[in-house]
Amino acid sequence: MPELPEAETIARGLHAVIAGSRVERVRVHRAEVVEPMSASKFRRSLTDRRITSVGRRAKWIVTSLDDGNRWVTQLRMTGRFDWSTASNLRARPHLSVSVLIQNADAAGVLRFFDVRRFARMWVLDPAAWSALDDRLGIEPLSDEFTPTSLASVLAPSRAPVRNALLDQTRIAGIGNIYASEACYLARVDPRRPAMTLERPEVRKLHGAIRRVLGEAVERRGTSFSDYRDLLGDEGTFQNVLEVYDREDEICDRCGDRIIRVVMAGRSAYLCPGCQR
DNA sequence: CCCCTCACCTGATCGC
DNA sequence: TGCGATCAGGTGAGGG
Repeated sequence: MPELPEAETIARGLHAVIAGSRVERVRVHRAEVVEPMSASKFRRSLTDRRITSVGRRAKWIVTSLDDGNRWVTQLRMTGRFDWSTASNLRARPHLSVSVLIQNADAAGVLRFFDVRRFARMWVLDPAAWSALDDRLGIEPLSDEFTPTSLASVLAPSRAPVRNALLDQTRIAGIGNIYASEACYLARVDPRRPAMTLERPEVRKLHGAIRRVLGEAVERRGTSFSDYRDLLGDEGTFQNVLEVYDREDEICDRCGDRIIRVVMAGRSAYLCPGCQR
């Protein structure tokens, strides 16, 4: 489900409610979510730890613990956190993990649900975290992401631009929605081999990626189906999508009809009238 | 090495 | 109403 903006929204929400708190109790309801860790090791690693901060890397939620380890979560398609301070929680299906959090004033329960069971959650020591971090590409909202750095990851690739943008080892955090939206904004046909983009096109694509992701963060993500934030609220970027999930609708820019094409087994959307 | 396809799961939706 | 096919925000393994 979530790409960078959704993960960022969740991470910020988590930071606001659990940073500085202590983990009182951990329950693993579905052991597969922590594999290949054992449920008991996961519980031991987290219980009694103080949470120093919550952030994001690529599409991962990264929670730093007071012993130097990191509690990391990959939401995949349908992973979802839910925060509640209510004393009696309503039971819901697909519960994977629940964590009782205690801070100075109050306690709350952080629950993690995952319908499709693709999500993963681990506690990693610094070496394991570093190995994971190293595999991931550049953060597109960081200062290091420039037209030049984008050019350097696209230039060696024969793959279509859209597929290159989805490759997390090149650029971290772009998923299916924002790959289509960024190509549209840059007027670039997503089927073009990445290496064929001219320098001005790379510059436009760089700007488009920044703008699309930045606005999506401001709008707290895209909820076209499952995605909700920590408190169950929807994002609003679905209201301003230009091409994604808009097959046969009219392009706002040129009036042509938006098409859906399948690339690397997944839908991509574009306007054949104004993307070249 | 690069890139694509498939598998992993459940649930919603659509056409017949 | 039921039933099968298709699709969904991700990504790692395996193979051409």
